[in-house]
Amino acid sequence: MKAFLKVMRALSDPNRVKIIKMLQHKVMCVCEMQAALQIAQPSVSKHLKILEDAGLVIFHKDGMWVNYQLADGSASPYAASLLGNLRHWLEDDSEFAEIVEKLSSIRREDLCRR
Amino acid sequence: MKAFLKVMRALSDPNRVKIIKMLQHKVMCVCEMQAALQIAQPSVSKHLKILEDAGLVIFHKDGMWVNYQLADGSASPYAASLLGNLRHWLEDDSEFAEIVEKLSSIRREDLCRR
DNA sequence: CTAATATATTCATTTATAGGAATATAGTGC
DNA sequence: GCACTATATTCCTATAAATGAATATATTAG
Repeated sequence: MKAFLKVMRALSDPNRVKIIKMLQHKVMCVCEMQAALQIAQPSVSKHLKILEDAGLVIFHKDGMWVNYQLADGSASPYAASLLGNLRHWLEDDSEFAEIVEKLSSIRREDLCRR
Repeated sequence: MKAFLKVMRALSDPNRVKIIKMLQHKVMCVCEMQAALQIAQPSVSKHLKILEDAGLVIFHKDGMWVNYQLADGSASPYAASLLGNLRHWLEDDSEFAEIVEKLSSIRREDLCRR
């Protein structure tokens, strides 16, 4: 029950759904998502933690960067099912189309200077 | 997007998920659900409204009674999918097993005297 | 019409959630 | 070690959601 509710709650926020839809297109670091969503960095981190706790995303550290990607669903059957559905759900939604458009122009080399 | 979020939010509350699981077993009126969930009647009505708004349940008035049942999913593809999954999901959850046990002993003839 | 019953709505209060600002942590390069 | 950068955590505030009490609506019985 708790695992199911976690997935439902995780997907009850528009910014978190946007994160899922973005990750369907590419692996992203926090600052890239921040640029796409136009919200503060700590907010992005908090959303990602909720998504991770629900078994919807995983991350791999790469030096200073933390790369997030969609989970394979092995952590939660509910997450697995919803992630599958979200591959085709909301595809024609204008809110997402806009953000996905932006994605190609959001490159971490431009955002994170080293 | 809004329709999807409505379904996710509707299924983010344990009492509402319990209502869905109960309705898998039989059509119920408000006072029967109130007895099963042991919460106040206005709370049940409010939960039902949220579920109905999400396209998860429908109701038919029968005199003084309002009979609620699961929706067929035609109002929302998201609701349709989740209702399908919830037929087998959470079946072995002890919280639900308990309530479903109670169901056979909850009869509106005993609850609503006329 | 009035009385009684099942359900819905409103209101006030509490509790949870999202957001930003400031701060902390961790990794890199010197 | 220090400075710098990417991310995480804490704290505070504002907004949303859940709950119970009281009230309103609708239907039936008389």
